[in-house]
Order: sequence, then C-alpha cells, then structure tokens
Amino acid sequence: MPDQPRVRELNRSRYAVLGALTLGPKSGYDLRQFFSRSVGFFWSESFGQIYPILRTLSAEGLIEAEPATNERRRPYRITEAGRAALKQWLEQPPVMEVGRIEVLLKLFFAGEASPAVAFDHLQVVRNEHMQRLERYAQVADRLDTELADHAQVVYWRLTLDYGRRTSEALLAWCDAAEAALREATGGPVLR
Amino acid sequence: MPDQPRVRELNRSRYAVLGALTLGPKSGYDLRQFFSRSVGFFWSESFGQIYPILRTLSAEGLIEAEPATNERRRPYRITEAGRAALKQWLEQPPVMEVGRIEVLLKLFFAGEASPAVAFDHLQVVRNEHMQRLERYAQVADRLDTELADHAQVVYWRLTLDYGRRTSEALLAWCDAAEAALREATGGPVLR
DNA sequence: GCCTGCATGTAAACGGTTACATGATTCG
DNA sequence: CGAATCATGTAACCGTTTACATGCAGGC
Repeated sequence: MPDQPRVRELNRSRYAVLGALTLGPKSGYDLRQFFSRSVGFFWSESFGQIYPILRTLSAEGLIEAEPATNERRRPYRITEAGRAALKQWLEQPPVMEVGRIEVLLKLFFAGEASPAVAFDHLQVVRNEHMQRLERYAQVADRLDTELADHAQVVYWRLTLDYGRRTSEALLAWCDAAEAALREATGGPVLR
Repeated sequence: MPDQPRVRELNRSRYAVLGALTLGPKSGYDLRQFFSRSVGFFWSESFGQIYPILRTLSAEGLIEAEPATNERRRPYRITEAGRAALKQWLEQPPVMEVGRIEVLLKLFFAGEASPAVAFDHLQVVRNEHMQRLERYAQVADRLDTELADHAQVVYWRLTLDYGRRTSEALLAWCDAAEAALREATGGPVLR
C-alpha cells in the first residue's frame, strides 16, 4: 500500500489568501490590511503567515507575481488553478469548531473571586460589543452605497449580519447576567 | 535597566485546570471529562496539555497529589497557593480575542462557488446550533434540580445562557440568510 | 490467557503570533 | 541630513492537537 496520502489538508490560511486575491491583486501588505479591515471580525492573518504563504502558493502556481510596477508593493494575482483550488475548498463542509471564550471561563469560576469581578468582566464584554456594533454600522453603510453593485455583496452582508446579531444577543445577555447577579448577590453592587 | 521581566503570562490552560480542581480533586482523566462535558461548549483541553500541566502545577505547589487510593486514577487537589494564583488570574480583565469562524470565511467568498454551496453551509450551521440548544436544555435541567443548591450555580447558569442566546441568534440568522440568498439568486434552490 | 477498554503519559507536528532585521521612501 | 514610516521578510517561541506508547484491570 503506497504511502497513505495525508487526509489533513486544513491550511485555512492559504485559502483565506486565495480568497482575498479573488477581489483583485494584492501585496503582502495589502493582504494584511484586507484581513484586519474587511474581514477582521471573523478572520485574521499576521505577516508571519502571509509572506511564507505567498511564496508557496506562487511556487505551486496558484498565484503569480504581477508584472513589475515601480511601486514598492509587490502584488500577486490569483491564477485559474488558484481559483479552482479555492472553489474546491469552498465546497467542503465547514468545520464547526468550538472556540475558547476566556471571559466565560473566568465567569464560570467567578465564585472564587470577589463578586465585583464578574460585574467588571461583563462590562468589558458590553464595551467590546458596543464598539463592534458601531463598526458594523459603518460597514453596512459602505455595503449599501459604494459597494452596493458588487456581485458578491449579498454574501458580505450575510457575514456582517452574523456579527451584528451575535453582538446584539450578547448585549442582551450582559443585561440579563447583571440582573441575575444583582439578584444573587443582593442589591446593586457599589464599588 | 535590568532584564525586562516577561509581560506575557497567558497560560490559560493552567488556570482552566486550577479552576476545575476547585470543584473537587480530579485526575487527568477526570479533567478531560470535565472539559469535554461541563464546559465543553466554551473551553476544551486535550490530554497532551493536561498531564504536563498537572506535573508543573504540582512542582510549583499549586496543586498536590491526593493521598494514595487503590483506584487507578491519580487525583490532584488544589492547594491554598493554587487558589490564590487562580483568584489573581480571575481578577485580570478578560482578553476579548476575535475567534476565526471558518464558515464565515467560506460564505464571504461563496460567490466563487456555485450558489447551492452557501445553502449547504447554512444548513450545517443550523444543525450545529439546534444540537447545541438541545444540550443546553439538558444542562439547564440539571442546574435547576440536582445542582440548584450549589453556591456557584448562578455563574454556571450565566455561562449557559451565553451559549443559549448565541445559538438562538444564529438560528434566526440562518433563516434570514437563507431568505436573503433566495431573494438574490432568484427563487428557492432545488437540489 | 487474551482481548478490550481505561488511564497515564510523551513526542512530533502544526498553526500561529511576536519580535526582530533590513532596506527603501517620505517628510520635516 | 535624520527620523519616521512603509513594506518585505525571517527566526524563535508558544500553545495545542494528534498520534503513539505503555501498562493495568476486568470480562470472556
């Protein structure tokens, strides 16, 4: 039996890069900005990943360097083979991993600390999601105006809505959680 | 300036183990079960982490091996120093990292695949969260009955509610997303 | 006595971030 | 000219999962 052909093939970062390049040629720097700006709320990549990936994808013929420009950035463009590889990955069912949520770990054991600690942590969550909702609103604006005619905008709105709905649900959760804690610890906490 | 004292100190797995041991002595095997059963929906640890951590925590005096029993499991108990270390960690503000959500990455670029792919992925999400809601309901039952008198139950309910609310929000999102896709791709998709 | 499952443990591989190195360009 | 910033790139480190190794207990 010859060499058991690795079943793995996770490498999601490779496909994240390929996907980003379907929106037009990008340099490593451009990619970093794309990941921190456009899809930052559900995906991120660091330089330490991006540049090596660009090199290997290029070696595999899935992307290729743009003809030299006089700019400092050196952009890559996705090839037909790259599009095919991306498409094949997109078609695989998504892996639904359970993320680690540090704040829940701290709340689960919050009885070991003083009661005010739980309230503080809830406040952090509230602030975080209020900020996220602000950003989502800004992005929604752009989707409705300058990007409204783009063929893929339906999908982008969809991912944005995922973020919006979870943040709203978690703000409601903060309210309920604080109420429950006030109930349990007796009266509002003064600090 | 002498030797810049490492600011890091993440090591959340250590504190997850310490926290678990506040609920009573546990062996490595017990811990694994605790992580996959009780807090599995927001935290997990593998054997590869647990056993080395038990060794180092023990060496640091934060936990200690239980006096020998004739059982096969070798449980550890948290020490006072361990409780203090845990408390100190619990009091630090939680790190609100943005998790990577693979299914959103696939949906964001779903325009590169055929339209039916997005519907399939949404179905996976729906199934996942329906299952989670079932599990949450079971756990809620136990919290209201056999565990109802435990001092920390208020915190446990709180974390459970986090899961329940997000799953409900995401089921609603699935509905909305499918409606939007039917709209955009014209009529329901038959497959 | 042998097989299956329980329980502990370790090594290797992996994916990712962080920190650092380097040069080029722009601006005061 | 010097400083700050842009852009590419690499090396080290870290946390985590996976796979494997080992031994013991209980049941056929």
